[in-house]
Amino acid sequence: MKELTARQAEIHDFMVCWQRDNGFPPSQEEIRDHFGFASPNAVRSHLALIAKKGLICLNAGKARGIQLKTSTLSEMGSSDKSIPIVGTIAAGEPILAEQNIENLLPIPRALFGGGELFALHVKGDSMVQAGILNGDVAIIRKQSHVENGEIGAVLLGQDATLKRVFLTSGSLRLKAENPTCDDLVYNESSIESPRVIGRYQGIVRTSGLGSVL
Amino acid sequence: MKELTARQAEIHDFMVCWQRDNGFPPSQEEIRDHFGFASPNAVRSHLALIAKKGLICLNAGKARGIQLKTSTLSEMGSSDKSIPIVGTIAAGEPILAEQNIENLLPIPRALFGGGELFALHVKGDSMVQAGILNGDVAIIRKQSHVENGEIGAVLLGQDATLKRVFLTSGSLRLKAENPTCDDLVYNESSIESPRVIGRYQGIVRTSGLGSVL
DNA sequence: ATAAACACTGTTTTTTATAACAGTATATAA
DNA sequence: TTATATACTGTTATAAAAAACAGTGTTTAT
Repeated sequence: MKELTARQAEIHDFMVCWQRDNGFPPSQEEIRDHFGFASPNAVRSHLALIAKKGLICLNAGKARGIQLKTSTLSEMGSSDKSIPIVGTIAAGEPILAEQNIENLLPIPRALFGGGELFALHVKGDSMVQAGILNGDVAIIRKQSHVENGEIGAVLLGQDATLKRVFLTSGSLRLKAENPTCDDLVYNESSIESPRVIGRYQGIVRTSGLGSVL
Repeated sequence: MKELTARQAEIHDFMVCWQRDNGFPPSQEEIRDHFGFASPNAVRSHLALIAKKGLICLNAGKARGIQLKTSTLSEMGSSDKSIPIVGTIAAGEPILAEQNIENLLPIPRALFGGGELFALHVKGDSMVQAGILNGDVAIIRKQSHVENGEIGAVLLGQDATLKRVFLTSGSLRLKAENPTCDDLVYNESSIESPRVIGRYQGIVRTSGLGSVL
């Protein structure tokens, strides 16, 4: 079977995420909105190609009739029971490389929606307005995009931080949930642009207990 | 949570099967076809009722916008290691009586300091300033006193709520962590005085995931 | 006896989503 | 250089699905 092109993979990823978050697949128009296509046919032709490569099944004439092949979905879910807590992320290494893992959080992944999950220690008060405090452990699902306005884990240098992410016409805006923090804005052209590494799924707070986490 | 009626259960079963077989939920018309309803409204009203009972989530205006909530918790099994989530507390019954237990949170007690733990659904915004949001699951250690200024679970009537507790010279002051909420003050003599039932240990937040917790 | 919840019928309107057409521009390989 | 595949724009038509009314019986609890 032929492999997906980069663009096709992006679209496929989006559909997988959407399905997991919503319980049903995106409509062609929702895909179009997300990628900003001017024409509905852009989506149609992409879907046809992805379908030909066997990763989805299209049900003609049905609204939202995109069936994601289950193999793809289960691939995304990791079999390990515990959620790894990731510390500083060594440059060039994948996020979940062993040397980045600080600890393991022994709670069921299903609680946080399943998928490829990891956790981060929250440092600082930049997200207090979202109820995320210094010392909390944030649960993140690994993915390279988030919906506009969602909270994402963003890699800035070696550290991952949580910010509300807005991607608009070539510029990336990272908004802290704290009135005293200014937004960070990056242009697509800039060399040192941050990378979205996951989507905020929730937190576990054991603060004040001197816990082992 | 109220139980489904026989008819509602039939319809819910159909949706679960359809979702499993097709990867996306049925449309209202497909449900109608299957059951042979003469009116589309038959489906609509059933869905509304099933949604009210929490087994599905309806996305208004979206084709096929039925989100089935899989009972993640029951799939995960219930061991005695799990932390029980307590709902309304029947008068006179001990807090952890079986009829008070809504669900089980399958995470290790050691994470929250061990001891006799239970959990509460947080309702309302009275503790936002402490980073405790509506919908969070608060972990409580059962005990009948807390240190001055600590956050405690307090039984007011049938419901347990979180408040910062101050006990000074015969009067009990319950302070919400929200500037718009007034403190509650009780004298020891008052008949309807609230009872401290535990100490706040932390939270688990899975909000926005449509989880069953 | 009377409400309240349940399980529907019947009709019309509006919104959402897919389909079908005809094109353009670019890279890559034969 | 000539296909061939990819990655789209742009327009219009049509089907699918949801929503918004106003109703009718029936059971169940008070």
